[in-house]
Amino acid sequence: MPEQTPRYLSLLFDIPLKQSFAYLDGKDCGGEVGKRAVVDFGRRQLTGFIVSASGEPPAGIDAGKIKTVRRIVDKEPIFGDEDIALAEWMASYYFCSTGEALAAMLPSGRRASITPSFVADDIDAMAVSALELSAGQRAALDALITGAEDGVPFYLYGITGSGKTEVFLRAAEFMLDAGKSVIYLVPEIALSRQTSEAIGKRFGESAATLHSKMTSSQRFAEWLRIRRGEARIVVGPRSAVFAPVKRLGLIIIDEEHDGSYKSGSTPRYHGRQVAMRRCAVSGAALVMGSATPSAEAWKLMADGKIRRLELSERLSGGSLPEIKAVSLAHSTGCLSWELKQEIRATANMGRQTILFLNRRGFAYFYHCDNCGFELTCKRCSVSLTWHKNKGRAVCHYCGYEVVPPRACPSCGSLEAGFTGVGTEMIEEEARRAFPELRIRRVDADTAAKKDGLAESLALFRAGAIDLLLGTQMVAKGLNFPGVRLVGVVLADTGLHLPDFRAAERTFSLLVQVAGRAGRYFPDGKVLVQTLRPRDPVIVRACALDVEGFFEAELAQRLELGFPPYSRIIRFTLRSRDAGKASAAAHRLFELCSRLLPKDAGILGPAECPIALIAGNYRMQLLLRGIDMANLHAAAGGALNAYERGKDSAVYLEVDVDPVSML
DNA sequence: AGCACGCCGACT
DNA sequence: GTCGGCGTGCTC
Repeated sequence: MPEQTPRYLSLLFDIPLKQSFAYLDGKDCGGEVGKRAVVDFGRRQLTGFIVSASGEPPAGIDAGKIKTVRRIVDKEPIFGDEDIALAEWMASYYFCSTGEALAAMLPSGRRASITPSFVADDIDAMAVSALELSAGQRAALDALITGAEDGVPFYLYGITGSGKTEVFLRAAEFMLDAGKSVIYLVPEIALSRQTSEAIGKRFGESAATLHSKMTSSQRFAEWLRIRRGEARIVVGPRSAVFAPVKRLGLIIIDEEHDGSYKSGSTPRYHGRQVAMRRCAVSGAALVMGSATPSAEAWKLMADGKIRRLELSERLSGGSLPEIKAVSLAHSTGCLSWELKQEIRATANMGRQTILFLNRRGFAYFYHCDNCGFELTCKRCSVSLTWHKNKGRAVCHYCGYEVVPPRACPSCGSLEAGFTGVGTEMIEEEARRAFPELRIRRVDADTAAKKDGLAESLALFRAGAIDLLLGTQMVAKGLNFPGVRLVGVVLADTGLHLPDFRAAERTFSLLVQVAGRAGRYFPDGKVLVQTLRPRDPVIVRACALDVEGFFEAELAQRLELGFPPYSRIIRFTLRSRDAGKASAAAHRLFELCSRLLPKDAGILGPAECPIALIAGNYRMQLLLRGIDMANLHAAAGGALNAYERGKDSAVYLEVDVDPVSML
């Protein structure tokens, strides 16, 4: 096939520019669609993605302006037409450039996320042994296999310990045996060396892991194995949804409700959405699973758009632990009398306790009892957190630190200081109450130290620690046999965040904790401390009443017109200058209101719940409508019009289907 | 997104 | 008098 060598290459870059740029292929460079090229771009050098090639020079550009490629990076193309098509779909859906989308899809991709390394893991969930399936598991697997081809996604809904993982793995095996490939998505936090090792043991050489903590060359090596077809089952977080597998047969989304499937930076894609798209395009099956589905998934199941497969029995047959809400309303400290009693009783049995604190929210802040003054960050409007070992109050958003004033800066009262609940404070209180117990605290600070978390968990597993204290990351300790008691220190910290998903998240967290606790120590106890023991969300969480929760929650969402009964596109405008941010938001509002369809409306413009982050004032505008296609078109039109009269010093960010609204 | 050019404030 | 702020324009 003597094909004429194309001369002109069309490149896309990982910058927020929608247009492509033309370059001449160098002599013997071998520029080809799907390869990367290093080129001079303005005064800098960039790596671009070659998305088309032609013998003809592109129209409308001075031929003299066209520069020549410096070098071609790849020997073989690293993406194909279907990858470009997916990137284009992402670009149009998420309002990013195609180049940004491509960059997000590739292994060395964009800057790796800054997550602390998680080491310990739910190993036995990935058990190597092929156990006999229960009747429920068998039925679910059969349904999955028989319905795999008909394009309707599945949802494996069942409490922790009901054996979802084994069903996923069997479905994966089935696909591999049929010569297809499988992508297995897990939440960021669940990913670890142990997970990959367990998968590796089960699937051998055909397994690949794309770990966010791997070096980019390691990741690239795994990625190449996948692209060459050597690895046919891929385990990884959100970005693994782009794994370049051949003959995709199945995508599994474990813990579907998890927020880490939604990207927090451009392109702000949702792994579940991309998975649906990929499956639809390639005819692959999609199966998700969780004990606490997202409200979106719950409604899709209710509407029959997703097939629900329920695993109702616990495999081990163990009964659930007692889950009890304990009022903190009139306790002096942050550990109630009842919780202390149970900690003591547990220790007397020679067993272990885990205390959970979801530190999100405003649980811990400088407060004046006299005038109500609160100490907040000067640059961000959030409360500062007291760090005892530093002797300073720290802003969790921008890192600002200050020595907190002895007296209230506003009224001079001495009745001012830090109140609320923080891990350090609980540690101190626990040490005071139980000087004889071996207590260990784990949080982002201690886990940041190399292997800090791993070491703590190893000690805990070995029984060298009686009480483990920390945020969600100590959930990994729940599968240790010595644990009897789990205490949630303050369940409702997340409940009052200005976010319509606050209840859903709180509920989900509590049920996950309780469910996992019950799985591993059915004789155990879960105590949930709360300021509002009668709150329906808390009550239903303690009763593990998922149906009841969603019945109430969905009714409320319907009434308020929030997802899943509507779709949202969020515009965030930020500027050093509050007036400019506000003016821009109002201008965008006008543009939107002109273009919006009948079934849609605008919330705002309003300050973001966190109005100030690192010196930037933030305004938001929420477009809300029933039909995403119409809403999307209106948003696109408004964006185009907005860009034409661009405001200086105002940055606009678009989030389609936002998950976090802070 | 960067990076440079370009025109207005407090400082070696 | 300069260093340096960031507004704006451009990138084949």
